[in-house]
Amino acid sequence: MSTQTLKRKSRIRERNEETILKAAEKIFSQQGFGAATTAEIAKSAGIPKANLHYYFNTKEDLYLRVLENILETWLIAAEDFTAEHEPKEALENYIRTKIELSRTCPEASKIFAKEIISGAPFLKKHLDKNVNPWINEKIKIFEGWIADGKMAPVDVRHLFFLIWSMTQTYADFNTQMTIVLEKNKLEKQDYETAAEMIINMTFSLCKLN
Amino acid sequence: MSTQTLKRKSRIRERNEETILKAAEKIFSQQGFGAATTAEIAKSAGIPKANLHYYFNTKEDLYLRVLENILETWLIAAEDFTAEHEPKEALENYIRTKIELSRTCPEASKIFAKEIISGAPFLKKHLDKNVNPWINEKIKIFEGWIADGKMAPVDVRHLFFLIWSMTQTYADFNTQMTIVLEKNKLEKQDYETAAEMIINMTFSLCKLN
DNA sequence: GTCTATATAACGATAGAC
DNA sequence: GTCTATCGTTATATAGAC
Repeated sequence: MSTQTLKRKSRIRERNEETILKAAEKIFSQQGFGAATTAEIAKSAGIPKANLHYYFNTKEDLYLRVLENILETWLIAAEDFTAEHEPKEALENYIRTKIELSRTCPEASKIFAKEIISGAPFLKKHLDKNVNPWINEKIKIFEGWIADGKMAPVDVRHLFFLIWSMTQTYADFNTQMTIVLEKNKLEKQDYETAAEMIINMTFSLCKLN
Repeated sequence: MSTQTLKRKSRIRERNEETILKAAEKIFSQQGFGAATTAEIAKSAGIPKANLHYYFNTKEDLYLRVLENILETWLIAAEDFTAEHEPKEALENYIRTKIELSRTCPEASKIFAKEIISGAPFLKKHLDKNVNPWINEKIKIFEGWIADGKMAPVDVRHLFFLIWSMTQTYADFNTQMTIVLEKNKLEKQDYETAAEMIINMTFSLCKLN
């Protein structure tokens, strides 16, 4: 392998991998790992199936790359959750960011949801190694806020379970919502209403009003 | 067809169908419709694959029967949501019932979740015909309560989206929860904590305290 | 790097002996 | 009603010409 290939992929490879990953995200979000087919992903990407296997050896490799991209996006979104903030602005900011992700990248949330519902066969190790340390760090911040009398004592882990569910449901269950709301797709106002209600409920629970 | 077979299925058929449906619920909840295989369901039920196809002609037939059973269970659980109740007891009762369903029948919730996330290919018509009339009926009850000053004016559809998400997440995402809570499975206390927090948040939003 | 053709395995479903 | 053997199809993945 030349130093060139070690330094960076060719432009063609980079562009094609991007196209395939984009198509894979769409198909995996609709079908899940097991039901998705490489033929359908290739067709959606507009390339022959053999080319897909040229860029990603196996379907599993492709799926893992898609999962990596999702987790990277989510990690960036959750960064500014530090003790320097007040709980009110930190929670409001987090909820608005999560709702915005559900609005702009529902496919990512759906892939993650299907993976977890299936028992997290690919992500179990990642959750152990990354999500648990992350949430344990956040718990310390919340405990500081609670000790300072800045918010009511709540079960922080369950608080996160509920915030995750309320924000991500606007991605995962958007099909059901469009049916109930009798519209073709959710509008920006729907996400705004959701954010306001979730923030309201969270502030009340934490006595931040 | 004899009057006997019209009246009821044979005991053998009834027992075997039950065994297969139970196994199917488990496999479909883990794999979804597309990724589940009849071979795996048959193996889980402890019968040859050919027998499964003897009792259920196609995989789709089997899946539809499983979905029917789930919807029937959920319909029964949502019955006592009438204007005769006060909003406080009606909402608390509904939330506790939904959490209890997540605790006792997580597989049912998971199958439903995967079906909706996939775009509800099998349930779209059912949601149009059944869920929409149901929720429109509930909205009238809530509007009555709001007009009577019994609760704050809230967007009832979004309120249901949030209650559904918070209660069902304790079924759908129980894998993630056991990892974060570092225990083998959720305990009754976890569901109790969840119910209390959800009821607290809902009452606050609706100003029912 | 691209693409046709194909190898190998697994899938849903059925035939037919018992 | 049960079960082995197998059909036809489709899946993942690769070989090899270009």
